[in-house]
Amino acid sequence: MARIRQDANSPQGEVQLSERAQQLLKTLVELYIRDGEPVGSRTLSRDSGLDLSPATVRNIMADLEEMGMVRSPHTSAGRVPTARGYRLFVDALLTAKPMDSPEVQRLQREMLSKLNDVQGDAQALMTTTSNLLSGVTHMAGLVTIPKREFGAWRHVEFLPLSDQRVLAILVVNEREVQNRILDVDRAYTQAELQQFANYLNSHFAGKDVGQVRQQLLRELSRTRETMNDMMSSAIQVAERMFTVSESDTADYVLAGETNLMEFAELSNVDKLRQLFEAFGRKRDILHLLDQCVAAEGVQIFIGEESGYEVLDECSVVTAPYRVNDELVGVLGVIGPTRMAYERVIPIVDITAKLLSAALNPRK
Amino acid sequence: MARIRQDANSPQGEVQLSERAQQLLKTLVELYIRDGEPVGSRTLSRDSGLDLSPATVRNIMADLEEMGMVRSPHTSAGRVPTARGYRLFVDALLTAKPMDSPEVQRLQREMLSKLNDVQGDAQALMTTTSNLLSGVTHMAGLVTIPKREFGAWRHVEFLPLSDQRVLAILVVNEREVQNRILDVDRAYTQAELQQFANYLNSHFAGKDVGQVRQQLLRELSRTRETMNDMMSSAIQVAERMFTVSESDTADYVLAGETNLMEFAELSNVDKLRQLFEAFGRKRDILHLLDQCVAAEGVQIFIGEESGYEVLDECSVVTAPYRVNDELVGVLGVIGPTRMAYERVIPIVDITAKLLSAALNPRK
DNA sequence: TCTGGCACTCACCGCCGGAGAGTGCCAGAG
DNA sequence: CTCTGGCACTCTCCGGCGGTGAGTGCCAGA
Repeated sequence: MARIRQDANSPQGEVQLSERAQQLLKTLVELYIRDGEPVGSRTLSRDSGLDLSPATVRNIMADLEEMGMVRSPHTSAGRVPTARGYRLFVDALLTAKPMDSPEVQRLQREMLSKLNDVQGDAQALMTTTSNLLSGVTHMAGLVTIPKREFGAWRHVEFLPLSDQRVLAILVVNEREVQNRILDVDRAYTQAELQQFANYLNSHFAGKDVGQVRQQLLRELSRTRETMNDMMSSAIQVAERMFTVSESDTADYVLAGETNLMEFAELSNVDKLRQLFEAFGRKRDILHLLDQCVAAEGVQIFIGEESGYEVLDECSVVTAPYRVNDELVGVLGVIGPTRMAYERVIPIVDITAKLLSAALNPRK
Repeated sequence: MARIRQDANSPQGEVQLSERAQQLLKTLVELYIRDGEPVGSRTLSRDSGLDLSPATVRNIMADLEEMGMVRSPHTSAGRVPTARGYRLFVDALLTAKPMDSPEVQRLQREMLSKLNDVQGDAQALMTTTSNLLSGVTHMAGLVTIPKREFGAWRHVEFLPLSDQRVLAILVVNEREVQNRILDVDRAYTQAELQQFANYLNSHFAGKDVGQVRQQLLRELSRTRETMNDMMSSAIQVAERMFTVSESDTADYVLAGETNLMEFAELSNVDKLRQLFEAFGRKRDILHLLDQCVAAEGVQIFIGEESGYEVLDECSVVTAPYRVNDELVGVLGVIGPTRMAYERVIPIVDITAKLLSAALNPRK
């Protein structure tokens, strides 16, 4: 019988954890994810591939419990992974599904075809992506709508409103229309505003909105002398258009929330209610997602790690997507901590890449 | 002891129902709505104000059961109203709360103040109203977004897209921006479109969009000879703007769905899930609401009456709201069949009136 | 250091029996 | 003919009981 060397004490975890223990934890998490039931020493000894007796397994389980990797719901009920256990599993033990597995390829094909259907309309793109994520994972899909505009400047139009307010309408990317009410320094006439719009359109049409924005900021700080009054005013008004007001908060598209209802760990109506209320409030969820825009790749929050009580029994898997090499938004899924990470992670990863591709001007 | 005359056989119900029976049904429904528990003959004899012995009550209950007004969950469990029972109660037995009760007045004040906050922005108005309905009834609030445009024509703008498509941007009511992609009969140049827009704006600015629409239809049928080519083309393009495409389906604003989670009759996670999925699908709900736009006043669907299985245990109370004396949308609440109708009905009624008032141009 | 053995602890299930609520029916009173 | 009190019956709910099965912790021996 081949015995695995024990106590290898390899330097991969913060706490020393024998190779055997890691292997057992891995099997335990896998079994628990598959069946959703506490795993006993007997099963573990049979399925771990380690050829250890249940008694030995029990000893190791006691260690793992002490380290906070697993816990037992009650005295005689086998073990269940804790958030820490999942964390170690995800970080070090996961057998990642190769990105080119048939399933992922199928997903990729499906996504490309769906995304093509709505080519150009960013909003529809996000909705479709969210639906796709939820459909393919059977959990809740999530795509943030970027605060920062991107795409090609097409046309701007200003309309004077009462007082010192102007309605600005910006067409981006051939079909997306954004509008915003600006408070300006003085009342402008229709003719003046028309002039501004003409000036801006002739200067910026076709350019990337992000770049336009930066250019506007630069122009603003430039000395007034180098340009005439009209230009200066026009730039001032246009700049207003890009300053994010507190009212237009970030937002996200959620899909398939109802999928979450069928998970046993959320069958508690009260927990469910709190979760759905959090979805409706949006604030907490957005705050969590904001943290993920910074990170490069897939980000995972397991259970209590998120810091939000409502997400106690949930995990969030996210990946940022980019437009013009700039990270502008996040997508991901929300599901029970007991989810098939090795399947979900590549799905989220590739979806983010596909969405990035679909959003980029020339792909 | 004053005895109420029996078997009055007054001609108010389709089925003959003695006054006593009606009184008992009324008390039963009231008690059940209050406590949520099956009502027994003992309680009923005590609380009906009729001075009947429990045994007599039992006889009458047997009659009511035969008529399908009540049913007993099991042999020894008192009676519960059926949809038919609620229906009779709502139609004939309800002690309506006077519209000027302090509570309704308080609501009225609260609404007026909230609605003032968002004056002008129709979308925000609907959201606020929906929230208000859900907040005040502790159920789910619902406001449809009218398909038909209304308000004052402010400004239109056309932008040529690739192929024979035009992006139309219509500003209504000083701040609402609607945009739509039109398929037109041939490719127009930027200059042509500009001309169209100028023509239309000069003709229609300030007019009611509904009227503009009708006028456009009239002009279209007029012989071409009476106007020049440009005008004719402009009108043709503008008319396209108002033809509702299948893609821009009607929509509604839902608020406080999570309130529904705490009703015992919906604690069944599976039912809950189906209900929430129906909310997300929108189609069924919209179809139901469509039927209510026609009706003048408050409309009520009780349980299975709606015809949608997911609403089996729910009632929907709606009232249409109007703009310029035209019924354009519906608002209402969704809650368990066991809801305080006498409270909810006036609330929905008055909310519809207030929203109508807030939406009308000069109020 | 690993293992088999053993006592122990729980959750789960079905069963039972009593309490309580409410019913249906019947016979008698008004 | 209607109403009422009485009575037997039904059904739910609840707590207690004991058996079963799964799994544990610990200990002594290989």
